[in-house]
Amino acid sequence: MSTGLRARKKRETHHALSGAAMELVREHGLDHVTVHDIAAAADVSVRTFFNYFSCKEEAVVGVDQGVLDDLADDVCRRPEGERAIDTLRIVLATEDDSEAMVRRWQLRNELVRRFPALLPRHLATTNQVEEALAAALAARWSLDPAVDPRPRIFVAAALAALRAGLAWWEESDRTMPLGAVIDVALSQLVTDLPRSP
Amino acid sequence: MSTGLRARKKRETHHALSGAAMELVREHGLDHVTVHDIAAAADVSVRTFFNYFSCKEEAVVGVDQGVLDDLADDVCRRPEGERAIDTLRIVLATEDDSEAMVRRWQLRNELVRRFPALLPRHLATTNQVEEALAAALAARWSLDPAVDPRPRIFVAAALAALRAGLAWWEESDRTMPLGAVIDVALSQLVTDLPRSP
DNA sequence: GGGCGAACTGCACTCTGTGCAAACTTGCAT
DNA sequence: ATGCAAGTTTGCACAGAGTGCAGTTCGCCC
Repeated sequence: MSTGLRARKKRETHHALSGAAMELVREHGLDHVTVHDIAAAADVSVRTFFNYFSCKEEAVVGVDQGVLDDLADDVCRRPEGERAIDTLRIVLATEDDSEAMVRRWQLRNELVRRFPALLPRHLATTNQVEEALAAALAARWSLDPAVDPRPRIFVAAALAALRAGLAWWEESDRTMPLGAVIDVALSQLVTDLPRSP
Repeated sequence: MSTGLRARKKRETHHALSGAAMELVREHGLDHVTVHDIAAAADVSVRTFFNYFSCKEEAVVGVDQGVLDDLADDVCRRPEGERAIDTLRIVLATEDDSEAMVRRWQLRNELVRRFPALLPRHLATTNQVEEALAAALAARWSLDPAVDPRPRIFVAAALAALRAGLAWWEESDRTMPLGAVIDVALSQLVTDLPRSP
């Protein structure tokens, strides 16, 4: 995994570009920031920007393939016999533990709320995460994802619960630890709604 | 709802534009079709195209607000005490019953598979449908969607199951009736995966 | 039939996104 | 060290995307 100078520089440029994109959009608004601005802030040419991202939105809300690979590795390293829901809970909770990660994640959510034009690309990112997790779970549980739809369904439901729980947390006083929020959200997975009163 | 000539023409133009977009993209590929081509095929100016859609992709995989309203109305008209999963099953199965609708839906799926650049906008459409259904279910069940995450989770899980089931059906010999596929997919909603063997 | 508001259109302009070829940097073997 | 191969950056040219504006057309309603 990249002890070379070349790979390190590439990661740095990627990080600088997405960081500059998020910061500039936060400060000036999505359509008052051009690709030219972002490239200038990261000190590369516009052409180089498009070597890393296919558009402005992807620089703001995209996800690096390396993160997806890490998630999949974490899932595959969980012990035999663990319940899938516990695997997800632990993997997702430990992924977002660093202070910088949490702040970056919060900023991204704020930007998606403020600028709905980011939503399509943001959902594509979410979808990539779901696919990666579903594939890893299927492999860990020795299921064929081409035939058995349950990993896909399970991950979609779990991440939907997670999204709902985290959205609630953002609007609350934010005193509850994030790990607890994840626990509560995943424990509320239901197969049906209660009858009307 | 719009017996007037003005409203009818608007719907016709919308339909002509999205139809032309789908057909042209199917035939020539996503990036060999320009907005100019689509507008010409629907016999309007390019400027008018952008009065209806914000970009090429939205013309291909977008959803009209009227369809979302119809879905919500259908949900609200279901009888008291029906299980939410049955409500979804019936509403979704009857929505797609017409021959033209099924073909349009299949063509859209084929295009998303062939042209991944359509995926972000397609997921945004799916998300709109989920939001509409979740809001309608919450209203029908007298739940507050701002507080109670269950409708959102339930709909997300159900539509994920549905997507998985329909993807399987598309790759099968397509002899099973679509209604049955929907039944099977929704009945496979699970709260966890089986332990590994 | 006449006015009002909504929709359509052309035009000008900026920004997006890509192909290409030349320059430059890194990795590696000699 | 040196030189070659592979990967990366950059400028340039160009087609297409998307928007604001002003003028025109057309359905709607009195």
